[in-house]
Amino acid sequence: MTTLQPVRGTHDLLPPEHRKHSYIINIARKIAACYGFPEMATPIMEFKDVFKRTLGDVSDIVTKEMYEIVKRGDEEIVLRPEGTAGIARSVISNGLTQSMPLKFFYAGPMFRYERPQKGRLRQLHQIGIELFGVSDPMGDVEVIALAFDILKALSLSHRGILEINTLGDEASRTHYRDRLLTYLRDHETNLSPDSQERLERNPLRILDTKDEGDKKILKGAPLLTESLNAFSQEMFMKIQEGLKTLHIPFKLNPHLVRGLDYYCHVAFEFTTAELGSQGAVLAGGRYDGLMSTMGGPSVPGVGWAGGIERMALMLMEDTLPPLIRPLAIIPTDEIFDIQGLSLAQILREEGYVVEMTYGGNLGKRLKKANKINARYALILGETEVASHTVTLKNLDTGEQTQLPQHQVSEMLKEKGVL
RNA sequence: GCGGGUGUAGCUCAAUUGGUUAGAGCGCCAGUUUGUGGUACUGGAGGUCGUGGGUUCAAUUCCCAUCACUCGCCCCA
Repeated sequence: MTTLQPVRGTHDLLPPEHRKHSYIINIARKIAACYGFPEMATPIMEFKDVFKRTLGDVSDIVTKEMYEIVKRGDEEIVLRPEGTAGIARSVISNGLTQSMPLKFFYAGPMFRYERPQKGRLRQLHQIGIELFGVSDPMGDVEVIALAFDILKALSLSHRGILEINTLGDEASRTHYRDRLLTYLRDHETNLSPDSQERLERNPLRILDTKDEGDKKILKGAPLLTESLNAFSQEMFMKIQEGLKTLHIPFKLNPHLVRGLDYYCHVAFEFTTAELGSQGAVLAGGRYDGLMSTMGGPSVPGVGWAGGIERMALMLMEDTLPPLIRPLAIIPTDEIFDIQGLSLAQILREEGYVVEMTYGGNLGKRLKKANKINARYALILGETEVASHTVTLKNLDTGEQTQLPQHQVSEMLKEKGVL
């Protein structure tokens, strides 16, 4: 059945919205470049295995949210639900692990079959960065600093809070998982149904439950920090010290857990209260086990992804660069349209934003010029064309002067238009 | 996937216990103004009342289904 609606959970990016998306991406790209993270892009389609083996067999993303593309032979191809696994795959495919470290910035669409809400779409757009080959905690600090710089540049950093936690290395996490499980099993019947299910699938997830009853039970639960071995603890301490030195405000949240399986050590999340239940704007962590899980060499990694739609929802209009007010070319009659286009061509070559007006008399066209918020109108009528002049009208003040066409650019420069 | 709310013009919203031609503001188009826009005044266009079915003499209104959006949960950026 055909319908004129867009597919559920997808959105048209009309110019006003697209402008926000581009702005966010451009700012992020620029700041990433300052940190030495060049942009790359991987295909939107990947083999299902790329995500299945890395994200964890129990995560919702893998078990029920992937868009599978019609099978061709034995190939199982999916629309990517996130960016990191594809980039890790690319690093291995291209043999890039020869020279470390590797740094990447990316931006693009991701696809998840979720129930749509504001700030939660089936086609969502993310920016992200990945750093491979640095196990030093200063790598984590730099990656977080990069994220914070972007949020700051978008005037968002004070509108939420950066929370961090550590999951520890694998030994620490396994140890903690067992202790937590033992504790929670004693309280199993009092847990919420959701959490009872998580007990089997992903017990650590119970830590950031929203259920009040669960929260009470968790007050008596063992803390992850107590299970950390010395190495994991030291790593986390260094990250905190690094963030303090760089004046990046953060809050420790021992209940912060990442959903995807490949994370270890530091986990961080920038959350806001402004977006309702979709509060996570940017999140990431360290994923030292990812590359080897995929069958590549054992290479440590750390990175994050940020939701462009969520940032766009928070973005204030006045942080966007102002729209450039165009010059409007106004022939007083259609017979002078071609002269108008010639003048437009010359001015555009010099970098002016010039819009041609079509149809109607002078009054009509001025009205149109007004509607596109033109700053100046360049009027070309019989007298102007005959004398190779143009009437330059300031649409804010109404002032106008007639001058030779070859002097227009100079005059506009004097007035600070370019 | 679970539970709630909403759907009327391009946008924001009205419409009495179910009743005859579904309204307003903004926006859009045109005119007052055939070489001067913004303001003002006047006029005009624009609606399968989300969609499909049911009840009824009669449905935008009541019932069911469905789609979309939305809030919370789940999940996650």
